[in-house]
Amino acid sequence: MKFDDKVPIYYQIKNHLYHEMMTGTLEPGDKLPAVRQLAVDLTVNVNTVQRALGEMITEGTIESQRGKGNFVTMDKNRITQLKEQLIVEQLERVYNELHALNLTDEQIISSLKTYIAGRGQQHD
Amino acid sequence: MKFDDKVPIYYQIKNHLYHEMMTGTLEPGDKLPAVRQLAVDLTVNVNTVQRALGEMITEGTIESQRGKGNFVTMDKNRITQLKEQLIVEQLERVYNELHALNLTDEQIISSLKTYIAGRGQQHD
DNA sequence: CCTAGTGTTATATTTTACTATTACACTATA
DNA sequence: TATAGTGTAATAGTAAAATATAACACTAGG
Repeated sequence: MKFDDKVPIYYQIKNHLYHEMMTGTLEPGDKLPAVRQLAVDLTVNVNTVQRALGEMITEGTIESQRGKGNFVTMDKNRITQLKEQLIVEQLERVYNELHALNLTDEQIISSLKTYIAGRGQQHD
Repeated sequence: MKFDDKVPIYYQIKNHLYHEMMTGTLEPGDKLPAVRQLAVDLTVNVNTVQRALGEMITEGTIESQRGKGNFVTMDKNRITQLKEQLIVEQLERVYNELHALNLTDEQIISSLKTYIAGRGQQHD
C-alpha cells in the first residue's frame, strides 16, 4: 500500500480499514486478517498495525479476542453512523477549504459538478 | 493559530499563506511580515517558518530579498494557477474519498448540496 | 560608521512515528 | 500435552519535525 508521508501511517491504516468496513469488504462479525498478516500486506511493522487497531478497539468499531483474532463489530448501527460521520467530515473539509478560497456556495457546487463531468474525459 | 497535529506544521503554514494570497489578504508584490514576526504570530519557531517559506521561494510563489523581506510574486498568473490547483486538489480529494465510500457521482453532488443547505441552520 | 530590521544558517535537544526484535498470553486442535 | 496461530506488550534504535539559541549576511537610515 502507498502512504501519504504527510500523515501518520497508523492513521491511514485506520482509514483504510474504515473504508473496507464501509464498502462491505469487511462485514459485521467478519474476522480481520491476523495482525502479522496485515503488517505484511501493508508492508509496515506489527506495532504500527497494532496502534491503528488499538484505537479502533477503543472506539468499539472492532473487537479483539485474544488468541482468536480481531473482528468487525456486530453493531451495524455503529457502522452506518461511522459512514455518515466520514462523509460529513469530507464535505465539511471541502466546504471550509473552498469557502476559505472565497468561493460562494453556488460556485462550490458548480465546481464540483464541473470536476465530476470533466473526469469522464480521462478516467474510468 | 491552531494546527492539525496529524500534518507537519511547516506544511500547514505554506497552506495558510497560500490562502492569504488566494483571498487577497496578500496581494502580488506585498511584503510578508518579517519571519520573526510570523513565528510569533503563528507561535512557532523561526526555523519552522523558514522551512515553509523556503519551499515557497523554490516554487516561485514568493521572492526573498535579503535584508529587505519576503514578497509575494508579481506574477498574477502564477497565483491564479495556484488557486485553480488548490481547488482541483480539494475536489479530487472529496471525490475520491466519497467514491471510495461507494457513493455514486449523483450521490456525491446531492450530499454536498444537502450539507450546504443544512449548514444554514446552525452557522454563519 | 553604527544600529536596527531583515533574511539565512547552524548546532544541539526533544518529541513522535516507525521499525526490529523478542517475549508473553491465550485458543484451538492434532 | 505439544504446537501452531493468534493478540499484546516491552525494549532499543532510527528518522523526521520542531524547538531554543546563536551567529552570520545584507539593507536602510541616522
